[in-house]
Amino acid sequence: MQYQKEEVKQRILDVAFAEFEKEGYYKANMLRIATRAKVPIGNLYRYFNGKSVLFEALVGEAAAAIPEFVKISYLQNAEGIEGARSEQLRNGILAIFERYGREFMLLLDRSQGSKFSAFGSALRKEICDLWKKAFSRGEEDELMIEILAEGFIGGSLKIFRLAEASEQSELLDRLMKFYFQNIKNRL
Amino acid sequence: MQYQKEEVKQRILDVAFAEFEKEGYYKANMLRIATRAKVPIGNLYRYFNGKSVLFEALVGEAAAAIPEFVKISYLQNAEGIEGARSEQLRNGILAIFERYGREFMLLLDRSQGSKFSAFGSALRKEICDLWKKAFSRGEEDELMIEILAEGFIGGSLKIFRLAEASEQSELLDRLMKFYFQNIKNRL
Amino acid sequence: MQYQKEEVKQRILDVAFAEFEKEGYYKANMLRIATRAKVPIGNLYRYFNGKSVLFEALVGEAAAAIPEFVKISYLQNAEGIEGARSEQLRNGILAIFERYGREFMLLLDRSQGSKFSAFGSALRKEICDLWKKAFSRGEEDELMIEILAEGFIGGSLKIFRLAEASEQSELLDRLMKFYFQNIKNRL
Amino acid sequence: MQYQKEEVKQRILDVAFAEFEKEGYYKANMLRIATRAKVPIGNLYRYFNGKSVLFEALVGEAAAAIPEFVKISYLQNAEGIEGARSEQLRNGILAIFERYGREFMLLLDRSQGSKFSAFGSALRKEICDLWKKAFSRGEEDELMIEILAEGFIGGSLKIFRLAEASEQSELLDRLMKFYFQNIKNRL
DNA sequence: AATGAATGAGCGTTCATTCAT
DNA sequence: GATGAATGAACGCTCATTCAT
Repeated sequence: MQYQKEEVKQRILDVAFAEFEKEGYYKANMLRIATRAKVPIGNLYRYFNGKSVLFEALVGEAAAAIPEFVKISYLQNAEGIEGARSEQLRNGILAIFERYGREFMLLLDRSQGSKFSAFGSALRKEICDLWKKAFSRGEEDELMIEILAEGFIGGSLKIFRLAEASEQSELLDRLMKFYFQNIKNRL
Repeated sequence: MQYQKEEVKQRILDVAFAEFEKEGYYKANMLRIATRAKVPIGNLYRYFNGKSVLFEALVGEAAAAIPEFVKISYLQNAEGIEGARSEQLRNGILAIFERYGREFMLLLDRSQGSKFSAFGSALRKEICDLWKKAFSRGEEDELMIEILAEGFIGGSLKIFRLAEASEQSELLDRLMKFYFQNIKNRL
Repeated sequence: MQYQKEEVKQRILDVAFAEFEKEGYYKANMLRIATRAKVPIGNLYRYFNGKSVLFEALVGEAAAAIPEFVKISYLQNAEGIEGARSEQLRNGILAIFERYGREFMLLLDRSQGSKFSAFGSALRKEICDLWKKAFSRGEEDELMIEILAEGFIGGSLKIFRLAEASEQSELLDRLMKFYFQNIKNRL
Repeated sequence: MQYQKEEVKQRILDVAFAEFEKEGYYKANMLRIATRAKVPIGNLYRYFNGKSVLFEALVGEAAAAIPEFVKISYLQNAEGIEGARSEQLRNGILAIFERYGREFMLLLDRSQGSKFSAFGSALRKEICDLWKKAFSRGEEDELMIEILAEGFIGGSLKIFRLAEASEQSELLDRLMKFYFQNIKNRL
């Protein structure tokens, strides 16, 4: 039946999410996922064609969307992240958390061994480049910018991990203020 | 016998280090380590009683020492990280990088599946607590402090990953200045 | 009901034929057959109780009939295949090709793993025995007869595989002439 | 120990040969081979890296050598297979049987599903072409030549399957005489 | 009767660890 | 003690067949 199919699929996805979160891609075990989802192993493979497919089903959309969000959030701020425009960045980050928060964590921390294993470093690099465009006054700044960008990224993620959705907006504002206020003179 | 034994042991450790760095704990392969170290696999097990033991031999000391370093570096700065005392923190961090840099990276990035997989989060938590002691004026600050601590940690690690040993000291100073200068008012 | 059932059954048989021809018995896939025949897999099993049953439905009649054809074609030629009677053999072979050509190929080349896997060797043996009855002048001839019979069989099948239906008759005549003309003196 | 290694390897090869002969490539079962060779499955894989590798170990040399033998055996007979030169062909065929007889059968009859599955048809085609070069007087002959070549190949193989090594030479001579004597007029 | 989701035995393969020599 | 062959549990995955709806 159709309704049952959807129910089973969702059960698999839920269980798989937990399994990947707990074990990481490599150690995640298809038979364990199947058992916990109360699905025979063969049936699991009817829903998702393999371990990598299952992981991609959980994470693929986020992996495609997040870099887009990032680009957009920064793009219109090239002139300057300080001031009113910075709320665009904040909203971009919030949107990512809201829509893809859990998937984001999977991509960053649990994707070793999957085809998404480079997602984190690629994203960090991209964000770094955007920071450089916005703040760098010359090569001697670049190292420091990379370092601070890393810190900003880490801080943002921590906000997601730590704070209630209702607090995230304010905390992000404070984080941005902390990093961006008069940043050029504080490099 | 003793001489050669030490030489062999060292060869195993070197090769194992490279293997764990490249593949991570889970994917690292004992037979490959033995082969590359030119040690029969049976012999490898006489030197190190298993995969986890071998990993611990590489990383155990660092895992015990690093939190100590951290504690000491911060402890005497409880009164205030700003000013002259901050060099104690900088030197502590530098000492960790110098002595345990590679092992630190193994612990943070490649320990998934080993019993050290929680090392990173535990350390972060500890550092957080130290920051709180140093900077918190009340519960309403604590969240923000955790977030900034995370950023500071990320930035520090980036310095180790990115910069030459000769530049690390200066970059750490700049990083600390960036984070600590007037921090209480910037939370 | 009866009408549609027959139509469905035929669709299954057609698709299965192609599948077995392409993949061989062992690799043939029941779900693929069902899908291509636009029949739910459960329904496929109501028409044919299993893979072996489906294969038998395609091939069983041919497997029973072909040895009969062979026996009859040769029987009345026991006195001598040369001369006018040989056309009986030719017509027998042609009749097999016409009625069971495709099934014959399935039985000979694609039946590995099925209960018909020995069909080819059994048929060869049978034909051999008929040749012996027809041509053997003593035990010293028998080996050579078996060998030539094998060649004749291979040639006949090649004719079916290679030539248009319209050419088969003439080619078979030439083949028979090649093998049978003065055969006893040429052994 | 070294001697034991060779012994085990040979045991595996022997058992595997029998398994592939009995079941064909697809149905052959690695665990069954291991069990019958009294080798744990993991150890079997230390000797042969996979099913295809095991099959290739049995059959690879033959697959490379046989086409060479065939080419050489026919090459110097291009002027005419009748007469004294035909012994070159006979000796070539005998050499294949002696050295690669069993492997040849595996390649022809049991290789479905392996990368050698096309060996038989490729070889047949090659032999056909050599026959055409030697005997064809025009396009109208070619079909018949293909058919007779098939018969000759089948007969040759039957000699290997049926006859003692000591008889093969004489039977091949008789076979060749049967096929080649005055062949052009008998097409 | 029709549907296709469910079932699970079985396959090829890997690898940490043990043990016979 | 040194060696590397032996061991077998476990994994990802397939597919003929059954069964609930």
